[in-house]
Amino acid sequence: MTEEIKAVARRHLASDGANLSLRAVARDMGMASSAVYRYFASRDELLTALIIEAYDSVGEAAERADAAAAGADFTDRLVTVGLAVRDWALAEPHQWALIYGSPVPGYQAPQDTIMPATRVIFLIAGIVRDAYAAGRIAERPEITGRYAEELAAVAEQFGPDIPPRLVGAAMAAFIQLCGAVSAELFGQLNNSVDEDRRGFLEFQIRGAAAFIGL
Amino acid sequence: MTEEIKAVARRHLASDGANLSLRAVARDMGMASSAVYRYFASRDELLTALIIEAYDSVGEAAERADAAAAGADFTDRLVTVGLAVRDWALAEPHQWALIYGSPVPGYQAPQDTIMPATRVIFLIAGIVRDAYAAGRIAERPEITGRYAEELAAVAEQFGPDIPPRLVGAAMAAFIQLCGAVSAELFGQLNNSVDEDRRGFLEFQIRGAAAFIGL
DNA sequence: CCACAACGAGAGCACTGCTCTTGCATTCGT
DNA sequence: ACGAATGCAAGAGCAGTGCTCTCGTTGTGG
Repeated sequence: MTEEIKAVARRHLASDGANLSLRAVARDMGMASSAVYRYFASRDELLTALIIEAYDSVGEAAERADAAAAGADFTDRLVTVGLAVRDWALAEPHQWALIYGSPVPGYQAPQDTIMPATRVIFLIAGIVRDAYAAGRIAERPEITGRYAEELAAVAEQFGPDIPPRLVGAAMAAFIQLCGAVSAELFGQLNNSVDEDRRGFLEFQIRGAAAFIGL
Repeated sequence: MTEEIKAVARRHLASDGANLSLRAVARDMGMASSAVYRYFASRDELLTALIIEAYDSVGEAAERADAAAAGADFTDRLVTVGLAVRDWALAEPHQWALIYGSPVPGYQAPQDTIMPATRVIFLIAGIVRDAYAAGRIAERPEITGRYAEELAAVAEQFGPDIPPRLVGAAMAAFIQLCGAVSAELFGQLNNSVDEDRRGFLEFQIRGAAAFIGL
C-alpha cells in the first residue's frame, strides 16, 4: 500500500514538479486525503521516502554502469559513472532536484537519508582507491591545513594509507559532477552549450580525473 | 513602493525560505494582499525581481572582491572571486538557492534574468582571458567535437582568438564553483568536511585553475 | 468643479497540509 | 458464536495560500 502511494507520488513528482500535493496523490488513488496519513505521518515523511528511493535509484544506476565497464581504464570508468549519473538525472529531473537541488523549505533531512546518499561518492572513491592501489595515480604534493586533517579522517573510511589529497580530489570530482549535472538541468548552460552537453560533461570529468592524478 | 515590497520580500525570503508568501509580505506592510497585485502581476513576477537583484548582488560582490585583488596572481584572483561568491552565498543562502538551486516549480525564467546571470561567469572568463593574453596559460591540446564548436562560438563573445578549450575550462571552473558552494550550502559536505570548508573550496578552485592551465 | 485614474480593502474561489471525529469491516479472544 | 477490539477510510473543519473581482476612497489635471 505504501508502495502504491510512493509510486503515484513519484508519478506526480515527475509531472508536476517539486510541489507535491498529498491531496492530488490521494485523489489519483481514489481515496480521501486523510487516508494517506495512515501510511505517512506527514508530507515530509513521504518526501523522505521518495528521497531515499531517489538516492538508491541513482546509486544503483551508477553502480550498474560501472560494473558494465569493468576492466576499463580508470579514467574511462569515471567517465562512465558520470555519464550514467547524468543519464539518470535527465530521465528523472525532479528526483534529481529533490536530492541535489535546494532543500525543501522547512524540511530537515532525517538520519535515514545520509546512508543512501553516499552510494555514488563511495563508488567514485572506490575507483580512485583502486587506481591508487594499482599505482596509476601520479605523485602530487600532499595538502596541509585543517581541511587536510578532516579529509584524512574521511580517508580512513575508504581504506588504509590513502593520501588525504586523493580523498579531497575524489570528493571534488563528485561535487563537480553534481554541479555540472545541476547546471545542465537547471538551465545554466542555455545559450552556450546547447547540443553536445554530453561531450562537455565528459570534458569536465576528464579534467577532474587529471586533477585526481590519473 | 515596489522597492519596499521587494525589501520586505527579501527579508521574508531570508527568514522563511523559498516558499515566499505574498500574503505574509502584505501583512508585514500593513496592507491587503490584493494591494500587492498593483505592483506585481503575480508571485512569479515578484520572484523574478528578487532573482535579478540576487544575480546583481552576487555579481557585484564578486567584481568588488576581484577589483580589490587587482595586480595579484591570476590564480589568486580566481581564488579571491570564488571565496567572495562563497561568502555571499553563506550570507544569503536563500538568495543563492533562488538563483543556483532547483528552479521554482512552474516558474519559467523570463529573458530579463539571463543578462544579470552572466556577470560572475563573465568575470571569471575575463580573468582567464587576461591570463591568456599575458601568456600565463600553459599550452594544451585543443579539444574537438561538437561541443568544441559550440564553445568556439561562445569564445567569440569574450575576445578574438581565444581557444575553445580555454572557454570550456573557464565555464567548468564556474560550474565547479557553483557546485562546491551548493554542496556546502545544501548539506552535502556534512560529516566529512565540517570546519575548514573555506580551505577545501580553495583547494578545489586551485584545481580548477590548474585545469585551465594556470 | 468634476471626471478620471490610481490605489487599497474586502469578499470570495479553489486549492493546500493537517487534525479530529465518525463509521464501517474484519478479526481476534473468550 | 458473539461481543470487543482493531485497522482503515471518509468527511468535516481549520488555517493558510495565490489570485480575481468589485467597490469605496483619494488625489490630481483639465
